[in-house]
Amino acid sequence: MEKLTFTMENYLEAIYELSSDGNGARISDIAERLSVTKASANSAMSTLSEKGLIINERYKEIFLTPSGREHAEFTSKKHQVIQEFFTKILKVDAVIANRDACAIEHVISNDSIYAMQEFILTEKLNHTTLNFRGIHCAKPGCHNAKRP
Amino acid sequence: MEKLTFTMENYLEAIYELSSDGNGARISDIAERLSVTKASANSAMSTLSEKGLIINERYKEIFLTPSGREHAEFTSKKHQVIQEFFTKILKVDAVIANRDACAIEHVISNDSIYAMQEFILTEKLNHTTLNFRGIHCAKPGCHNAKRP
DNA sequence: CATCGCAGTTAGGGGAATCTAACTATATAG
DNA sequence: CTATATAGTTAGATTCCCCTAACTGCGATG
Repeated sequence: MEKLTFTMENYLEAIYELSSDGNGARISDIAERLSVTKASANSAMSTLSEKGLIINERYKEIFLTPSGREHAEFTSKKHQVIQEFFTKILKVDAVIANRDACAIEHVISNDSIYAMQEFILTEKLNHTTLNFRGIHCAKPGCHNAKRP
Repeated sequence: MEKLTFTMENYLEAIYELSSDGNGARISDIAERLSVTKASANSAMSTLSEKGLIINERYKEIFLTPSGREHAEFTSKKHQVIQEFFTKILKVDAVIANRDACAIEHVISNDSIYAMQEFILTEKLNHTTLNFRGIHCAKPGCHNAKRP
């Protein structure tokens, strides 16, 4: 997978999220989502196009290539894991968790993402087990926890 | 507190960690620690100096101002919390946790840092309580957990 | 079918951070 | 005390990403 700057990773992710099946993304929407001008978004498209991550015909909608989609999906997945970890485990506000995820997704290691994912899974299992046995779970973040 | 780029935050942190009581930091050491050239480090010093975060006399050691120290301490503290959370709670390898902390410290919200800190504290309390009662703690990361 | 508005494009410029290469200052070893 | 190594500085170029301003293409509406 091609190495990308954080900025380009963000553009790619935006295209991914703005494309619905069959339809591509539009420059204006990408620019708005990332809070940059159309000129900036447009110039970023050239970069992504050169790297073979998107198909960008003049005045047409923008489509991801398979390679671009793969990359975008990976980034998006990382975002999702961080978001879930921060809200469900750390009990951070959803809006803030989203902002943090948006930044952290570009710099965090695969190992740490994997660890977060595992942690979430284990947490869920423990809930089930403990509740089934009728025991109060004292884990931070457990809905069945005893609170003062 | 003055708003800084991530890069400048890193320089400031490096100076903080390279200064031992009474002694300042040297350009060469800063450059080496951040894996940049002396020229780059030197030019960064002008920026930090203009912002009143360091004292930088030509050919002399570099010292933090109170404001610079405050900023550096805050960044360093964030680093420390992330590092501890990733290693102790998520069980991520120390070297990787350190790399991740180095990047995340510049982008994470205060809310999330606070949540991590709280989580670590709660975790410790639960250990003590559960162990005192002679109950097996099943939390991931608990040294007394039953493992298959 | 002319035109008007919006989407997209291009040109040009600026700031941040990096580099190399060449320079100057400082300090130490003989 | 001089020679030389090491530390620090400066100049100039490059890359990345952003901006504004001005332009072009396209399509809907009268």
